[in-house]
Amino acid sequence: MTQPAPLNQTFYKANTAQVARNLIGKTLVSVIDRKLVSGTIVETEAYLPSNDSACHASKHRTQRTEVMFGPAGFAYVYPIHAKYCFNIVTESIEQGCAVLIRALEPISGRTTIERRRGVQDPRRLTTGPANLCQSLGIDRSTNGHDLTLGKKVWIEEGLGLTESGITIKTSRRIGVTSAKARLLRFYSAGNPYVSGPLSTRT
DNA sequence: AACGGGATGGTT
DNA sequence: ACCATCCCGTTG
Repeated sequence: MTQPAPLNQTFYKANTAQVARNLIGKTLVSVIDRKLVSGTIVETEAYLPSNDSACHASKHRTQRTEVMFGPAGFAYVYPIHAKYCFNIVTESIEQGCAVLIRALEPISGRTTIERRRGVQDPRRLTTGPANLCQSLGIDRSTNGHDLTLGKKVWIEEGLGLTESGITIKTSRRIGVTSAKARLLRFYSAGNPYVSGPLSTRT
């Protein structure tokens, strides 16, 4: 049994849609405020470096999107509607693209998760990009964090055999209306922790 | 300084 | 379908 190691920069420095697909089944881990919380990634979305009007970096390079133009493997955390969303920068430097993590299946830290969220309903714990950020203790202070270090927040290989039977499906991205409809959302079909209407989870 | 719109999420 | 909430980018 080898020790789980954080995914390295090579993993992230690749085609964004491919990275988004490859992240399904991996384990997202946070150690914040002395509490370890982890979960299996079951839903992601790709935001591409070009021809993607829904990508925050598509228009201009602004203060908010600064880290998106940095190297792959760094966290891009942005605020929205008084909440936060967690992304990982992908591809080469200066490209301006990332993968959004939209849902987790909890592994460790259930007590911490329930306390941070203030609810117990399993579907409200780590389902949805802002909910999972709150569960993991991720806020704007995580923006720009190097995920390859294995400190505070990182991603490692998944549970192996447990995940070997999953089917990955695609759909339009949730909440994206401006951009042309494209299949840039990836999810583990039928997993109860995937967000969205039932028709977009099966 | 003012304004409008979100990669949200929970309620009606 | 509605809206609470607030940050950010744009405009004046």
